[in-house]
Amino acid sequence: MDAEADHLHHLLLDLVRTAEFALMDGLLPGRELSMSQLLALHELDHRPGLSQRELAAGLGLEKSSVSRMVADLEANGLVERHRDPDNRRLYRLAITAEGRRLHRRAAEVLHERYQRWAAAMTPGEREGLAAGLPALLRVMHADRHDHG
Amino acid sequence: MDAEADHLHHLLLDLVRTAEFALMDGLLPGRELSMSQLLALHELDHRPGLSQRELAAGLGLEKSSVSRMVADLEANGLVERHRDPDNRRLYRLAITAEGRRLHRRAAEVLHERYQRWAAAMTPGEREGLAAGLPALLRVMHADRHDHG
DNA sequence: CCCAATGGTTGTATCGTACAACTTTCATTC
DNA sequence: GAATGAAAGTTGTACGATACAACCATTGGG
Repeated sequence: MDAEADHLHHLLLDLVRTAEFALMDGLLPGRELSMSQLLALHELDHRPGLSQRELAAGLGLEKSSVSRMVADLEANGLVERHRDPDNRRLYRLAITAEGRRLHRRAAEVLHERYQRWAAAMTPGEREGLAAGLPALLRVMHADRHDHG
Repeated sequence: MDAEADHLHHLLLDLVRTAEFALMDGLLPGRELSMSQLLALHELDHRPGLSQRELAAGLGLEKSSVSRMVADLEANGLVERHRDPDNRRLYRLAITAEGRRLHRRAAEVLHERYQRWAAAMTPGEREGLAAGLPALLRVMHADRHDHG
């Protein structure tokens, strides 16, 4: 079980490092987008009208980080910020057409990538991953809410 | 399939962010270790006598980054560096007893954590993950060697 | 009206990393 | 055996992503 723990240890750490490269590397050639920025676009594509505070909560980032990140996205024409007329303290964030186009492109590239990976797996592995990966995320999220 | 691509997109990005927190957060209280440092300890625990260049290759880091990181580990008594007598250009890196102890502790904490997660999954999800996760890593690594 | 709370911004610091230039050591070749 | 070039490592410097703290602007309740 010592060996088992060690193997797991390796697997999980390796996952984080490798996955980050595998996903972000060469995604969207010509556009430099950080992972957080991509996640922000994803969030805003799904839930338009978020405030920066809400976005920060969704991304697990500090509001000051989000402030700068969103300013950058806005400067690049990917999101828009409009003060809420009913409460001029906060912004209502919206993804632009350009931002949506970019987000869609990223999703497609990732999809192609995943299909390339899936082709190198056995059907059992593919199915296992399809069941196990969402489950892992589910429990990690739950755990984070309970503890940390 | 657009929805499918979008879902996948979300899943994979979420994985990287969430996993990093889930793994590193609160691991080894009292000791501040970065993920790369932990991976270095893991590597050196398994393959003692690595040079910094080899370690850099294993971690996917630049040699200058490894130079500083290993110097830091050495200053904290977790690894030792001895010039190879047969080739005094390179170091032979070795994990210390303290480093090994720490590495083992990290593995144990991760193992406990994983068991907590596993307890919140169905048997099918657990088995799926056990088959799918190593497969995913395998193909991502292979892909990285093939392409960029 | 004032005051506390809320949303956002700005100043500053840190960490992990890369790249480029450099030093030391070694190997090859003439 | 001296010169040249490659290899391992170090150091200077820069950058990106982040956090924290202090601040400004707006709001709503006593």
